Amino acid sequence: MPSKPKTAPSTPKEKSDMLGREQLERVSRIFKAMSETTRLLILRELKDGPCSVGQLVEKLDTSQANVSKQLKTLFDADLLERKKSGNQVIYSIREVMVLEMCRLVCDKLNRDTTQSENILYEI
Amino acid sequence: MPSKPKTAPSTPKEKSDMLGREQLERVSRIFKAMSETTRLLILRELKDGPCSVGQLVEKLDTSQANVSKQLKTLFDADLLERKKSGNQVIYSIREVMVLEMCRLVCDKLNRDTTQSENILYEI
DNA sequence: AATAAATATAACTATATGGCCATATTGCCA
DNA sequence: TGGCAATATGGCCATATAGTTATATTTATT
Repeated sequence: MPSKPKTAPSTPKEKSDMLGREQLERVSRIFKAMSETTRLLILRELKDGPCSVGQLVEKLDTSQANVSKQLKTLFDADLLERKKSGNQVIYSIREVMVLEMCRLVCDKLNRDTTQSENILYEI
Repeated sequence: MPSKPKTAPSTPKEKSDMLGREQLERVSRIFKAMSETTRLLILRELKDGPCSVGQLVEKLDTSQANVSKQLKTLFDADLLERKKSGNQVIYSIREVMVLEMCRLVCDKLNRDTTQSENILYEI
């Protein structure tokens, strides 16, 4: 009988392990990608349509290197699409989910905001 | 004439400043709160109903101090409700939004997952 | 090929934070 | 009041990462 290796029972399949570490981290990576202000600003610009890195740099008041880095974070989280166009690289939003998430959060903050504050949350 | 201090024109209201720093950080804080695996595990437990700190510690395989700390992060992001019950403190999910966000992310990951992988993302 | 423009990467600093241990606080009960 | 149980907090360390400067890489143009 081919002994199915009894080695380590590894993860005893507790409830808190129903999603493996790796899967859990994939969820976490998406939230993390959307959790920094610079990246949120990038997403806001991309909401209006595809953008080259240079265009984003113009609008975002931070260095080109930083924009490139943050774009990579978003891209690695699978939230952006990238295509080369001659000299430049054009980024765009791949997942509508991104906008839906922003919508959920902004709606919540708008609910919590008194009218006298006169703030409209919108990414 | 009481000179309204001409100090700094402060923020020149560029497009990338339509949401003030403070508001943008409020959005960011919510995503950040949901971007760590331990806190996601806490949310998953709370999804089934309110829980005391001690109950969470039992289920979560980390220290009581850490659970308390992560609960504070979630609470400060306004995602949890807290009520004292005698000796203990009971936490529960305040914002349905939290579950909707998890749903969006999990749906996306499930779409990206081939059936052969046999994984079901679900927080 | 040489130069210039657009983007990416590397090295670094400063800061933030997850997790641990020890301790403080709070509330209950004898 | 003293003691116990549940929770919160402070100090610490190790790691992660946003942002910067400098440089490498890629592509177009002459």
